[in-house]
Amino acid sequence: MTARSSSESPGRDIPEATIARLPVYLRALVALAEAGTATCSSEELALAAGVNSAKLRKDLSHLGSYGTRGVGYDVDYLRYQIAREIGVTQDWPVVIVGIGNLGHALASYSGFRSRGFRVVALLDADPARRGEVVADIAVQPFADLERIVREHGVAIGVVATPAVAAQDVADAMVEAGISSILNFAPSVLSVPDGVDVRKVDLSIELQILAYHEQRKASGG
Amino acid sequence: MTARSSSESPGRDIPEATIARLPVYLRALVALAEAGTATCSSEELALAAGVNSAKLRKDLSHLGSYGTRGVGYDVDYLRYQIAREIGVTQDWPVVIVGIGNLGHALASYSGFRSRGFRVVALLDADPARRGEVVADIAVQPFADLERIVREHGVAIGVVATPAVAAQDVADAMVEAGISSILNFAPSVLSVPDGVDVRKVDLSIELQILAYHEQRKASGG
DNA sequence: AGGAGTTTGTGAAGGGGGGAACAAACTCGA
DNA sequence: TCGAGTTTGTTCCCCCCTTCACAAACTCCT
Repeated sequence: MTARSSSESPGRDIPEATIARLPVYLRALVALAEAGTATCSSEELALAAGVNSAKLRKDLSHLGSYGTRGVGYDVDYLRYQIAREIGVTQDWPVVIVGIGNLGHALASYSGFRSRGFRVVALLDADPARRGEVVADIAVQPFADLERIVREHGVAIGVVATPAVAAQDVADAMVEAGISSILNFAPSVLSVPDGVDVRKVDLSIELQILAYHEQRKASGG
Repeated sequence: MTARSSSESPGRDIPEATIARLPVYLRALVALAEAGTATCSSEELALAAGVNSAKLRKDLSHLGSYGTRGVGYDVDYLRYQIAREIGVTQDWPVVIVGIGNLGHALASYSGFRSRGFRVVALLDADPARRGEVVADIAVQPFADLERIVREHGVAIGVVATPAVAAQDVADAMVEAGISSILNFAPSVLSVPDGVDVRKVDLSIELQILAYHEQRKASGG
């Protein structure tokens, strides 16, 4: 609330486009570290991340000056700084609602665990699924959402239900105290201010590809 | 190649940002049509699609003048026009490579079929999966990719393999004639010019949410 | 026929992001 | 210590996109 010196920390307002790329850089740095690389230039890291090196340097400059001119970036150090900036130096508890085909896949996805997230509960409204165990986690009734959120301090919820149920699930999540939602259902969620929603729509991605494909075919 | 009159068709160069929203509008229009709505204003449609109404009107204006001032848009007509523009008035054959947890979910996802895509083959390099049937489709060996692409005229491929295999799969897809790839593997694909790649990375989406969540918690 | 009300399509302004280019800063070798 | 080579951090410029605001065009009612 109080005005802060803008130079206190270099990146008090990191552009959204930069934030979306930080996880990509982090992934590339992990790969470099595992390959035994101790230092890398912006050119190398940019290549591994699939971006322009000038863009990479500008992105990193928003976090601070973590490189050394004439040398490059220390892989482990930069990796830690980015992880800290994103907030994945410690695990975030996550709940997944809707244990259909997609919910199963998400629950079993090892990438969450290794990148700072821990699935603490699987919920489904269908009583027939109760007791089913997926990836060592038992499916619990949707009605237990609020208790689980409270007990585990969950802030992030994943919606993997059919479209018709998605808004109700989101409402219940917000009510329970969740303030970030990742939505896989093909529907637009409306949530109060202060709640973030990101959507992943599989068929939309394909449709975008189809548009360009159609253009190619017709000699455009 | 030959120069065309720019007024022949209003939108010979539709902005990328607009293209990414057209599928959202299409989905909203389908929902409106199913609800029995014959006509809608830009305001209504924008609400259903979760965007600003001015943005919606500008987006649609790139396709042509399909609305009527003082009235609004004819739902069925606009729906057809958008579907035609995207290129989903007829089905696109699609192959999915990598039938793990995610591949299973994608193969079973009914949204593809209902939105202009038809999964014609499931491929996996693991011989143990051969013959397995998912969503009425038998899993075939990865080596059959080129034959299948040729026989079905496949232009779009989905990569649902682990990260280490993704680049090899993409290379084989390009070699087989595929020119649009949807990549679910957490890795950067390099492909020749003329091939489109879109990526969906589940953990990146969560990390972006985590960043904002961290900011909320620390009173930023 | 004409005016009031409604809604589309578009022009203009402002903000954000991408990329080239360069100065600052570091290493290395003599 | 000094110069050559390397690489970062930053500035500048341009383009795309978003949003506001309004004229054009349509309907409906009198």
